[in-house]
Amino acid sequence: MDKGTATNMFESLSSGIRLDIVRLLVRYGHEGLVAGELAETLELPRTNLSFHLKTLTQAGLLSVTQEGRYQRYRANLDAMRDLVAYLTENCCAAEADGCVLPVARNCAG
Amino acid sequence: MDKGTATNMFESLSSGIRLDIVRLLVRYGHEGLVAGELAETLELPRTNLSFHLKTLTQAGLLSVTQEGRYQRYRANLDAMRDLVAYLTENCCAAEADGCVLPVARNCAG
DNA sequence: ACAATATTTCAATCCTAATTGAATATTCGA
DNA sequence: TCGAATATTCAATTAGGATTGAAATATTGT
Repeated sequence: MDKGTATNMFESLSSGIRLDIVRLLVRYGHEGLVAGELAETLELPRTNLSFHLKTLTQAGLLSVTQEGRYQRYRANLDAMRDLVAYLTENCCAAEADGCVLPVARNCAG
Repeated sequence: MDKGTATNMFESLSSGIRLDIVRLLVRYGHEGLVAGELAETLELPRTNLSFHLKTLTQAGLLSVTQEGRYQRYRANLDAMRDLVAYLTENCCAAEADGCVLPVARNCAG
């Protein structure tokens, strides 16, 4: 992952609303949610939600597919993993210094 | 880690300059660097650097100690690990869905 | 074609971040 | 104490993100 991609993703995750969107979509996995469901769940005006969804999608953190007149959004788990890897590699590469990261578990919850 | 802390950290890492600062300081480990060394290495005006250092320190990603008239900055590796853990837990908790995160290595590399 | 639904784009406003030079502490060495 | 060095704070400007309602786009069902 290049630096620009990483900073775009970090910027996307720097908004509480967008972090909520991502966490919600991650919980829904491959099923995802359509825009209207997201707006209802998060109690956001549609235009505002649309703005944040666009930001997240452009950053690569979400994917979107059209289903008739609905837009279904899904979290991009590959991107998440890449971002975690980037953070691990670039921000924890010092001389041993007690730098032991937590081992990732499987995601059964 | 609470959501506000996480979003503050993500916002800090959303600037290319600040990401450079963090990566540089991580490489210097416990030794860290004083502000002047950072400014020279990154070729930044002192006031601008000071601004970004303050942002990073307030977000908890850096620590700073005074050494005479110098200010020595160090990356806060604990905070980095916490942020990676937050991202792993909150953004990779779906139903199995191929959600296998890379296992964190030791940081000798 | 028409009306209804779902979502985005547009335009305007507000708020906050980024950048810079000048001024202000604070510390060190002579 | 005085001058030099280090770094931050302040004030001003510029740029970009956040939010909202109205308008536009696209799809469905009749």
